[in-house]
Amino acid sequence: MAMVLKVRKNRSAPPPEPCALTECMAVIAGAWAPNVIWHLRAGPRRFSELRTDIPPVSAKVLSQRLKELEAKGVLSRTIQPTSPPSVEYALTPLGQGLVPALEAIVTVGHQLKAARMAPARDQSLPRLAGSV
Amino acid sequence: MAMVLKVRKNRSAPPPEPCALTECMAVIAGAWAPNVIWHLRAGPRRFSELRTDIPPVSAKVLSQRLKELEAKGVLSRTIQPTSPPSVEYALTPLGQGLVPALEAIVTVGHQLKAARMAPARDQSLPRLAGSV
DNA sequence: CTGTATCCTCTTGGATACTG
DNA sequence: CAGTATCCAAGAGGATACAG
Repeated sequence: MAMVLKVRKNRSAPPPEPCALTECMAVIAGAWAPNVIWHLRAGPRRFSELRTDIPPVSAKVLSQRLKELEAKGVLSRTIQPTSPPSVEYALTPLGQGLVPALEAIVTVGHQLKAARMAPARDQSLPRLAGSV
Repeated sequence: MAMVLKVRKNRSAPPPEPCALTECMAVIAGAWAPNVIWHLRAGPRRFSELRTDIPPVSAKVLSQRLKELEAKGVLSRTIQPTSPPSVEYALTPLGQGLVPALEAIVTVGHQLKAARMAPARDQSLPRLAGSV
């Protein structure tokens, strides 16, 4: 009688890289950090531009996020010596590495929206195993 | 010394899909939701298994997240009619769509870790535009 | 085993006013 | 324009005890 043990193929699923997951999630966590990175992906933006890009964000929070993202090495802050002083924020190479991940997230976002449009044919009662 | 003017090509950067971004971020936001999905990617897991997969999560929060993720259509909850009743959680097709995004995030996580190891050669003083 | 209930703390984020 | 300071509200999450 071989195979008694069952394979339970993935029952002991390996936690391959949950650490790296958390590492990145810490950067894109929160309501605004992902939006900031997203709006910087095409090129540098100024503080006030970001504010109009993402209207509902408050100045305080935007300032906080930008400071944190800079500290994490994701974006750079450059002071433009113009008459009314302006400041440009841009993704660093490290920050640009986040763009593909955000694009993947956006892709899933579309799937989620589509799924909400067609929530159809899906029993929503407690299911017993085996009931189809 | 050409290239003084630069094009400022993307000064009016388009906000293509910030909405989809937020849509997906709402699903993978928080400290535990991404980990739950990650540990389900290889196959169904039971409540207690997820607890040991992700030790620091409390029962209350794990329960809350599972309920929310189920409500969002990302995972399914199936009661196994075994002697000590057990419950299996599994990704729905919609939830499986999140896996590539999480993989992209994990990839960036590695880059971030590597970058922290070698934070070297990087001036950290306020920079004026033009100073290299 | 699979949760729920209560209580508590910390962080995120908004509103408003103010500074350089 | 580019923030900072202060105050406040809401939610996430932890600990513990308890329930089906």
